[in-house]
Amino acid sequence: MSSEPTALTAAADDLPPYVHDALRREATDLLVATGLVAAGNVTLVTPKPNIPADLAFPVFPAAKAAGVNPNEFAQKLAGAITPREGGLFDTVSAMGGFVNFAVAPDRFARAVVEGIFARGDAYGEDKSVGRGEKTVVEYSSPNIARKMHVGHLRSTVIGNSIRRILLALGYDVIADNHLGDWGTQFGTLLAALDQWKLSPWDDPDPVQSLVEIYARYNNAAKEDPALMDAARQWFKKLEDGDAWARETWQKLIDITMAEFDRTYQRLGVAFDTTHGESYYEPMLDEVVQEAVDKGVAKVEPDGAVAVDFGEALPSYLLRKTDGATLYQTRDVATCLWRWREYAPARNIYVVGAEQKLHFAQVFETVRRMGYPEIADRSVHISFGAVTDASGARFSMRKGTAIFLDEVLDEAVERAEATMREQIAAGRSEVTEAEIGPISEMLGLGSVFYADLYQGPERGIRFDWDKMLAFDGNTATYIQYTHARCRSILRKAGEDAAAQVAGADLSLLTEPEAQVVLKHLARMPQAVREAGEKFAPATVADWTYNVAREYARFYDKCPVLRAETAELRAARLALTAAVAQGLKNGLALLGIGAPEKM
RNA sequence: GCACCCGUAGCUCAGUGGAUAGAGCGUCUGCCUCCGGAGCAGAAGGUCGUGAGUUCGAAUCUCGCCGGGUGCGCCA
Repeated sequence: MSSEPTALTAAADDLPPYVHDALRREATDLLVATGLVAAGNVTLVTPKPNIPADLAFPVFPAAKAAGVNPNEFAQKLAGAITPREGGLFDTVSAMGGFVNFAVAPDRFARAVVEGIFARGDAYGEDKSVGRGEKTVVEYSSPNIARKMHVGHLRSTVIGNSIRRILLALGYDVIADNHLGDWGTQFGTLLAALDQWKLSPWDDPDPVQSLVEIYARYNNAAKEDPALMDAARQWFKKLEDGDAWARETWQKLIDITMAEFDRTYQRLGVAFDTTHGESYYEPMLDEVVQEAVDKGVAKVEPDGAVAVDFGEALPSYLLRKTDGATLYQTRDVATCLWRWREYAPARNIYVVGAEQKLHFAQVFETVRRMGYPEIADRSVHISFGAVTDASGARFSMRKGTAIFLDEVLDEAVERAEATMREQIAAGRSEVTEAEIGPISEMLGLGSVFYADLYQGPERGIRFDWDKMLAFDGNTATYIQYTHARCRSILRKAGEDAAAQVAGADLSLLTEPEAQVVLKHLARMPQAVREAGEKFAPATVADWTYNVAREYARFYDKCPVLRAETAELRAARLALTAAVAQGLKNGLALLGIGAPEKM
């Protein structure tokens, strides 16, 4: 089992195993002890909610191998098992080819809640999965001299969450922002600045000025093809090291990065390296030469250098006829550089689905160049495009793009408006001074969650009302549940922590409490699965489910007004465990958990 | 034309070999003298695009077909 604790972690923290893992081990041990089934043949499944059991063993394959009736085999197995004294399970039964294991509610409750308290903010983490293996995660990667828009949000938000999940799993993550800071687009800007003698540096919004200049030049070039030639020439000059070109290009980067850095700070998104495409520029000649020398690429009569994969994939260019390089060249260089620099266990690209072929070509190229290791370890996490209400893609040129700041500001405004309504209705504890920061947390949460709650492959049809909704499966609902938990704990009194610490957790046997506990116990599994599949949605789904089950419990079982002081303490402890779980789950998504809202 | 992705409730999506396919939104009906109603309970709503196949068992795996999207050499 991959989840086997290692000597390394055991020595590091000395914590009890996760309940989820303990249950599986206990069930497997009980089955194997019958002598009727081998450990290697035990595959356990989680029963559907309508089945009165917590873990199940489908006997069909084993029964078939033994040539016996599944139903009878299950009966025989269940009959041969006696639950361990003081173990997590207290009943084992057979039902239509399944051996069902049901937990002892009191012991289960204690194990789950104590496990959460023991780990605190680290609940859900499992450093033994990654064991410090280096993993490169490339995400966000906006273009210099452009504004970030809703399209960049997906890569940024998904990549940020993948980084956090991999860190929780003990990987040594290198988060890289692969800036678009090289290419013909800079030739275009240099040509425009040169031709029109512009100096946008001191404009009130210099990046906006650059976006406009770029559009203006491209429009003009449609009428006058000579302008396009000038743009290509300027890029060539930039590559060749022309002093003015280099100096101006650096200024473009500086003013754009000043703006991007503000945005990343607001989003709470971080990187370990910000190697733009230009970083690899000095390596390009060598990479192209190596590809040619190894017979992977061929120089064509017109001077262009192309890679031909035969039937496997469409061919593509590594060098243009004018000698300049392309995006593909730089990505091949990037992939090889990462291999030489880090030899990572994984090299992950969080980039839109429209670049699937591109990455397939890049990975296949490095494979054929003699680096199968990095090709095998590279993975493109692709996501569908964001489109407008009619299904059309947002276009910077047509002016239909929605900029990132617009989205964030609108989200925060809506959160604030709702909060003010709640305050006016006497349903919120938020004070005037707290409205600003909490609205920010809620607004950003909505925007993040809209990109994380579903699998990435599907496209997203942009819809303000849907993205910024705050009921049902939304970040707001989860944050709200967290705030309610914290509110209850505040109202429990000064000594709430002592009450929780002294609670008799075995009292949490009501069905509503048990359902909450079962969901809480699954967090480690959800995080591991999210890490394996690079799928933050798995964590989002877990977090939402915990919030929903707690809301049901909350409605049915009073905490502060529980029948007895003992029960009150136990329910307070469950509330504290839920608050901790929700906070940890949201943190993995890059979303904050407010104390009140 | 070829390749890849998607097709599950009116809408947006979970669910990748196990038991009666689940949520949210929307619609309809209930629940505030009681811990925060941004909430809770209930109802209606499904031939899992379609046709074969593999399997004790298929929304899930294989093949064909239909529909939608994306990509396929000098942009990134």
